[in-house]
Amino acid sequence: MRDVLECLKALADENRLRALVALRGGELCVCRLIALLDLAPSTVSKHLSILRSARLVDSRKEGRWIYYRLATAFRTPSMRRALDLLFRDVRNSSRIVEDRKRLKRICSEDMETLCRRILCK
Amino acid sequence: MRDVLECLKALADENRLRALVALRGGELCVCRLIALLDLAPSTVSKHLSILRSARLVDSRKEGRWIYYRLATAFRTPSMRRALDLLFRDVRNSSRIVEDRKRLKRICSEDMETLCRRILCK
DNA sequence: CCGTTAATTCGTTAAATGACGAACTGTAAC
DNA sequence: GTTACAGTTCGTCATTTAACGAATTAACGG
Repeated sequence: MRDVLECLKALADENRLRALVALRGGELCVCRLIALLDLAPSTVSKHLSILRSARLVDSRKEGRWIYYRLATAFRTPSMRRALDLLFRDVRNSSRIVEDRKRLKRICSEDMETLCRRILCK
Repeated sequence: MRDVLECLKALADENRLRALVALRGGELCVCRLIALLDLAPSTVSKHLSILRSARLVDSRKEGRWIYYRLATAFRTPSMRRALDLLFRDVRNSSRIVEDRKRLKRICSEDMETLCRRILCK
């Protein structure tokens, strides 16, 4: 119950849901997620920590960068499939379609340049 | 997206989740849900209205009583199956097992008596 | 019609949440 | 070492949320 509830609370926020959907396409550096969500770095970091507490994402460090990806092992047995179903329902929503386009652009950009741009804001 | 998010927000509350799980066993009168959740009538009513806005439950009126049940048609295609999966993950949690026992007792009680007892609180 | 009763709506309050900027941490590059 | 930089943590503020009791609505029973 507690685990499921923690996951549901983590999922029940538009920006976190957007981040999760983005991560379905593979791991992403925090800076790219910041660019995608267009929020303050501290805000995105907080969202990611909530997702990680719920064990919906894993993170790994590589030098100065930290990459997040969808969790490989979820906390409850049915969570992966439930998520897949939910993702199916949102994948064609305008917001997510828009995100997909934006993310493509963001990922084509060099990460150094991207980070600099985010910082300068 | 909006629909899924509204459902997720509706699900992301322990008492609403408990109510939904209880409704899996069949429709219930509001007074029984009040007894189960052990919250003020106005609070339970609010929870139910949130669930109904999200189209997770339907309600029907019968005289002075109002019965709620799980929605027959969910707002997004995958919602029913996603819910089934989530339910599977919570069904053995201590809280839900406890609820199941309590609900059995509550349902064996006459509804008039039950309502009077709730009111006297 | 009038009181009783089941449930909802409304107004209020306390707690949780999401956003931000400032300060901190740790890594790389000089 | 010092500087620069990616990300997190912390403190603050505005908004949302969950809870309650009081007032309201709608149905039944005398």
